[in-house]
Formats: sequence, C-alpha cells, structure tokens
Amino acid sequence: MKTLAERQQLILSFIEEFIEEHDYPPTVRDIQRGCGISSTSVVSYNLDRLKDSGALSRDSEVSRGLKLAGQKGGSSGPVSIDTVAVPLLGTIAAGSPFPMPENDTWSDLTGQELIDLPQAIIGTGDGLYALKVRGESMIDALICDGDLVIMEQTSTVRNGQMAAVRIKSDNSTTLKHYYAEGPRTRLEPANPLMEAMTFNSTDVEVLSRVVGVWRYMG
Amino acid sequence: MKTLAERQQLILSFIEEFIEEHDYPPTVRDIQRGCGISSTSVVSYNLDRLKDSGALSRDSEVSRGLKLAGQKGGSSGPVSIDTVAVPLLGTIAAGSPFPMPENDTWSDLTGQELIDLPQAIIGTGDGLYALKVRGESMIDALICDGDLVIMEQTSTVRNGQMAAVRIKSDNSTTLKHYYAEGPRTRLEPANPLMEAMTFNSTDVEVLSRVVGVWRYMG
DNA sequence: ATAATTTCCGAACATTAGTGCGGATATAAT
DNA sequence: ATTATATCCGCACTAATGTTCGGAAATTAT
Repeated sequence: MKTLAERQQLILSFIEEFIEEHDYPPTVRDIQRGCGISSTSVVSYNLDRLKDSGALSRDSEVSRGLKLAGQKGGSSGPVSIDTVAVPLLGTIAAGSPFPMPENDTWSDLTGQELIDLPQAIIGTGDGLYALKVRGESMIDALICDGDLVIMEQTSTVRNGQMAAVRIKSDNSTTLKHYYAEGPRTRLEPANPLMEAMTFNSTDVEVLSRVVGVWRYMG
Repeated sequence: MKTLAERQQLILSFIEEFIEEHDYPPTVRDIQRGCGISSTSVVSYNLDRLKDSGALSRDSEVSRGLKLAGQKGGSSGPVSIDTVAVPLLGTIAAGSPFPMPENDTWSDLTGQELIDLPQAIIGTGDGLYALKVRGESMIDALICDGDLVIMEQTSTVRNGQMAAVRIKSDNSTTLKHYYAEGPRTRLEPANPLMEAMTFNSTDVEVLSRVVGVWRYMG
C-alpha cells in the first residue's frame, strides 16, 4: 500500500485531535482552516483518498460525516508514577479578584477539578493549588492566556521568588519577582525588558508563591 | 431539580444511540425524525432545556454541535496516574544548533535524563522530547531562561500551533505560531504585542512542534 | 522531453441545518 | 375560572457545509 501523502497524514491527525476536543468530527472547512489548505475541494478530495485507503469512512452529503477507522492504537503500557493532585481553583484575569483557597473550601474539594503533576517536579504538593489564566494581562510575567499557574499558599517568600502580590494602595494584584529590601520592596517582572518598581514594604502583601507555570498547546 | 420531561428523556436517549451508531452527533432534524417531533424549533427548544439542566452541552450555530455530559473522564477512582517519560535531550540557546532526536540516539536513551509528565495533559507521549532553555533569546515566545520546552518531532504542524521553525535564508531557528497561507507562511510570536512576519513557504522548515512549556521555580 | 496521472486551486452552487418569530396548546399556579 | 408559564407548531430566514467543475500546477510514468 502506498504510504499516505503528507497532507493526508496532516488531515488525519487534525481530525483525531478535533474529535478529542469537541467530541464531534470537523467540517470540511474546519479541516481547511486547521491545515492551511486553500480550497474546500482539496479537503474533500483528500478525504476521499483517505476513505479509499481505508483510514476513515465518510457519509456523503452529511455534515461532519466522518469516522476514523483505527481508533485506538494500544501503546505499550505506560509507567505509573507518583503524582500529586492539585485543585484547580478558578481563573485569574485582569481586574477580577484573585482566587484563594479558603480554609473552609480547602477540605471540601469534592467536585473540584484536579490537575495531576508528577511529584518529582512538584515536590510534596502541600498547600498547592492551580489557577487558569484568562487574557493577556500577564504578558509582563511571561504568562499568557490559557496558562496554568501552580501556586503555593504562603505569605512568606524569599527574595527572587515569584509571587502573587497585592499592592494595597492600588488594590491590584500581579505576579512579580519579589525582593524585600528593608523598608522598600522591589517587584520585578519576569520579562527583563520591563522595568522593576519599588513600593513601601507595608504597601505590599504576598498572597501566594508561584511554584510553576504549565503551558499546553494541544 | 425538576425531573426531565418525557420528551427530553427521549431526545437524550436518541442522541446516545445515534452517536453509538454513527460516531457523530445527530442534527436537529435527525432528532426531529427520530423522535417524531413535528418541528425543528421544538427540538431546538428542548435541546436548550437539556443544556440548562446540564445533561448536555451545545455549541451554538454549529451543526451537530452536541456533547453528552456524562461522557468523558467521569471515573472517580483517583489512585495512581499514568505518566509519560520524555527524554531531556539538551539545551537550546540563541546561536547554538537546535538539538533534535536522531534515530540512533532515539533507541539509546539509557542514562538520558527523563522528565515525567502526566499523560492526562501530555497525551500519548509518542515522539516527545524535552529541551532546557538557556538565555533570554525566546522572550518573544514568552519563554525564559530555565524553562523546559516539551516538543514533538514532526515536520507537519497545523495552523496556529507553535513550532520550532528554521528560516533557511537566515539559517536561524525560532519558536513561533505557524500559519500556512498558501505560498506564504506567517510566523506569529506568542507575545501578541509583537508583530508577525511572513516568509515564502519554501523558506520555512518545521523542525518540531511545541507541545508544552514547563517553568518551575523551586 | 512528453504524456499521463495525481493533486491543487478558486469560485460558484445546492443542500443541509441552526435560529427566530408569531401564535396555538397544553400545563401549572392563584 | 383566570392568569401565568412552559411547550409545541409551522414557516421562513440565514448561516453552515458538502459538492461540482474547468483549469492550473505538481508529480510520475513512458
């Protein structure tokens, strides 16, 4: 059997991931955009080729009438490792209040979405929680829309660590590198191109320490 | 909560069986015929009710945009989580050649440092490898010194995905969002404040796809 | 090189399919 | 009974979506 043309391979994997995400197959035009193809007819053409080769089946004249043939490819057994489950407490966005684990809810995590992270890179996982970032307001911190920020609830951080800090006078909350320098506290964006700012230490409140950032592009 | 009206129950079970048979959800009119309803608007109405009650989710203006609620990841068992080990192949820095898994070394991973990532957020883990970032040369991609970049070795990426691409005429390699637009290819930095650039598609070579970024602050 | 075949392109075209709306009917509340 | 509310009905409208077709471009065969 002839090996699948590159474009057809691309289309196939696109369909796979689209279904994974939406639970229904893509339209011809979804595929067109997703694979950077200039005409719907080309997509249709290649879908027919894929059908010929048996990679998928296609219901004619039916929107999203696609079905992948070899659905599951049983890979070798994955190794199971110790992981830590971290609750996803909510989202952070510019302006919105900063979500924090409350003592009450801390014990009542039933129904909370959990994020699994390997213990090896996270540590014990004690007091950790996760927030999903919405919007581009944290570009300065090299964090963008969709990122998952792993935080540790603490009010004491060491110099140089990144933390969620609240500027009381502004009543604003940002993620910055923290440097206590006596009566003054310097907050430094992760992006070295941006300038640091200093405040009266009494004006700065540490809400949580940033432990890690996870960005996933499916 | 009010118990589901009979007609809604009927619709629900019809959707279930339809998906079972076709692997894609039914249209409003499929449901209409299947449940003997006299108008499409009634179906639409009841679908919205079902959505309100949380029995399913519905993508508006999307044909077959239905997803049953109790479908995915419902299993309650916590216990051990599957993780995938990906090899840490080396470091990337401005100027240095871009490390790629070679077929020879691919099999010889003994002694390689391995990074464990949860399968749930990484996927199958096939063809994945990790690189450690050195230096600040990738600020544009919202990636900084010390970050761990998870990559998948592939030469085909879809529009919008982030990839390690080589500009042949420059002999430079960067991480950018990739958009094939016929004869031209647009490369867009992750930082929306920076401008995209376009090249002749023949001048752009995709080396690897960026699957995720992990930033850890101990 | 030349011809044959495959793949791609762009632009209509024709269904398919989701939505909106006025009003009829049923069901529940007062 | 009389309102209020929820559901249903047809029908029309519009957007979404698969298909067709002539011809260009790329690839493969002769």
